[in-house]
Amino acid sequence: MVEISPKALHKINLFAGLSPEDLGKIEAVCKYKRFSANEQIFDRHSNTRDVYFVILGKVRVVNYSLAGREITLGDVSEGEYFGELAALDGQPRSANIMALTDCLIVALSPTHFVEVIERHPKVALRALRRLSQIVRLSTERIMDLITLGANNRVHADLLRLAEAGDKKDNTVMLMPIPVHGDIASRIGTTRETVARVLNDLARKGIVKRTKDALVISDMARLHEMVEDVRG
Amino acid sequence: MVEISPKALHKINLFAGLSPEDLGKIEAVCKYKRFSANEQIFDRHSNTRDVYFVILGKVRVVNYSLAGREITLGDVSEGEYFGELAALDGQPRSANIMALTDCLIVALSPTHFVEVIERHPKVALRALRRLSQIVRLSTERIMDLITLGANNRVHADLLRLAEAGDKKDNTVMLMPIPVHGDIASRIGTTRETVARVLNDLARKGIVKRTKDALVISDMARLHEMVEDVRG
DNA sequence: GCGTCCCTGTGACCGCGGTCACAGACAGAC
DNA sequence: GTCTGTCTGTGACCGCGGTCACAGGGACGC
Repeated sequence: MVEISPKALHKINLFAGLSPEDLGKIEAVCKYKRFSANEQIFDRHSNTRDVYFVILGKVRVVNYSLAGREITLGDVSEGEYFGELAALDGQPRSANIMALTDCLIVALSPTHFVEVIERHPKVALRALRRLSQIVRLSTERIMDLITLGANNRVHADLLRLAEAGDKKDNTVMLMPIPVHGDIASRIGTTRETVARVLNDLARKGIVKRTKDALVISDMARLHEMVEDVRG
Repeated sequence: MVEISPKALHKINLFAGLSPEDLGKIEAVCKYKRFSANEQIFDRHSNTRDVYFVILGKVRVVNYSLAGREITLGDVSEGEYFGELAALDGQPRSANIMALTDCLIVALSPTHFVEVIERHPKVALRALRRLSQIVRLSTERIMDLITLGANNRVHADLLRLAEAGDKKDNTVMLMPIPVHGDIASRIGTTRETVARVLNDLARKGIVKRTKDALVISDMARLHEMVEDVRG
């Protein structure tokens, strides 16, 4: 495991631009926590209100249906944070958080979090922009769920993954190969459907599976397949 | 139509607690607008960035699928506002807004909006809480879309409507009678399905349709029908 | 009255995709 | 090596619910 940096909050985007003194003041009231991969960080409906900043590692925001099906709402990477909703509105947690990797995390109490926001308008604005982004992504997901069939949602998810991948005009390499079950859990379908769709795309020459990467060799065509339906 | 109040912003919750002078300053840089029922206020993807405050009337946030299907994302009533996303992040509009009734609206430019937020931490916090609420509702919707069948989503929507209705222990009166097509547009199904489900509930004695109200006579039972599936 | 809308109700059809049940591939542990 | 666990591939089945088509039924105008 990594040593605790004395100024871990430097890495947090939300606080960019704060003076070292201000950062120090915040850090002084934070609690450090470690989690191992696959550990549950907190559960939906639980009554904690702290905001968590991810210093090292990566966590996943998930919810479960009664049937036990896991639905991925999003991932939170180094430098980002989660848990603001409960801190801001005092309601119970709206989702479960699980550590994807070993994690180093600092927790800030809701009162201190609100205090920071009140004192630093730029922080408030950054928080507002982040929530705006989440709202935009959520409504896009809602639209996709309502208007697209399962296979088109796989296409759409591939395009989103491609945004983060290694682009080269019309081809993108996704590395490591995305796990079918993960895709399924994001878009609300089954891993079987994802497998069928990917093989379909492979047969059409749009994607190719190599030893350690999924290569989308015809981004344009993939784009069309979604646009044709979604508008 | 109603006369323009010289202090229309009093009605806006976001600004509650601001001094009359502050309110006056904001009002001074606002533009008043009127819209008639069914008029389009702005469209998705358009490049305006103003925040709109609803002084009188009610508007609906909608998106359309290529097939022309209308999806209701939410309604905005008197005293609330919409259009913050674009104002905050500078992206194009994420949805269409249509006037449900004749409306009186005041528009505030993004720069002024941000200025108000920077100057008044309480306003910033209220805006953050509102976005938090939207995020919570959105993720609940996403969960429902993925884990519930169409008829269970109708049940869930009825329960939500009941929250706003005229409660009396185990029975709630919804007035006016919700239009099937509106329900369908919120939950992503068809009016036919909604009609079938409602008649099903009527046959089971859970709801009753009277001349001018939809009466849910067995809230408890309706609750169970959703909980049994959703957890 | 009658005509025009908009809303509701219901039957028939059928295709998408979830479910189940395997089989195989690959990696890591030991 | 074997054993175990996780991921992938694919066929068969079948039910939910979207689509289409049509028949009322109010409400409102004139």
